[in-house]
Amino acid sequence: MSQSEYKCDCSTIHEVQVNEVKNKMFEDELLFDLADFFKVLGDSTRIRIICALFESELCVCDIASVLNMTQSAISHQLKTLKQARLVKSRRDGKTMYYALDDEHVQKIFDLGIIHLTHE
Amino acid sequence: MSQSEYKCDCSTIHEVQVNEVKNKMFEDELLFDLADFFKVLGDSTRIRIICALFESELCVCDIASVLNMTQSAISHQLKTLKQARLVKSRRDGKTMYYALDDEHVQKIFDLGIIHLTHE
DNA sequence: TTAACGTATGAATGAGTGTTCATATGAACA
DNA sequence: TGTTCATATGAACACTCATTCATACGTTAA
Repeated sequence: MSQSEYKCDCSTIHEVQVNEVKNKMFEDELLFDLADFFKVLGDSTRIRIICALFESELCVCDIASVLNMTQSAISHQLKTLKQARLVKSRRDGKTMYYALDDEHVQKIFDLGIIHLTHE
Repeated sequence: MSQSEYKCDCSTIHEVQVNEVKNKMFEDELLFDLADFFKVLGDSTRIRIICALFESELCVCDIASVLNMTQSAISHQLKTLKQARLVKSRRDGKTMYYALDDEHVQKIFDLGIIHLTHE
């Protein structure tokens, strides 16, 4: 496959801008990671878990009760959230307590709300 | 289905917190919309389009050239981005120019980067 | 050690979605 | 009007992923 295989067949009108953008673009790897990060936030169950944890730390059963979902489903999503470093956990006997692990999460959350409610 | 069908079978240890969280939770509809919004950001093609548009407005073929993808794929994703009010478009003859439509996008983008590069 | 409890996990399934391909639309020019 | 160019769109396919179900793990108490 040549580098230009997908190049648009139209006469590229703005070669200057295109080259400038290409040079100033972030590294692909970073952008893929960024997409993966937003992908974690792009699920209503995980968003609701994050929202629930704004109030206080909760155990798995608490979260399941708040969201009216099974313990297993919550546990799976908590694993995803933890891998993205969005939540942290601590054990107390048989119980695992989950809490938010990042001060930026609330900011991102708020900016999302602002975008949605703006206009 | 009863309201408590999915209620965890464990003795809900923290009923006080659970009830408080339930009361203070955002509306489900808002949280679903928020998840949908982040879902739009949770794709590497769309993230790269947004990143490309940080520099300047671009036509569809320009973006396809920058990302080395087909015009059709880009056009589909631009539609998604437009529906989420993340980009806007203007027509000039046969050419459609796309640009960012929200000052918050860059902030959200930056917060995501901060989260990724933090530690 | 055994039983009970809270949680984690692997496999399977069904729903959602990004890209491709073919084609349609809309504007400019001969 | 007919052609060309830039873009949009619908259907289909492949792939990802959230939930479910069954079961395993880790801790506590008897």
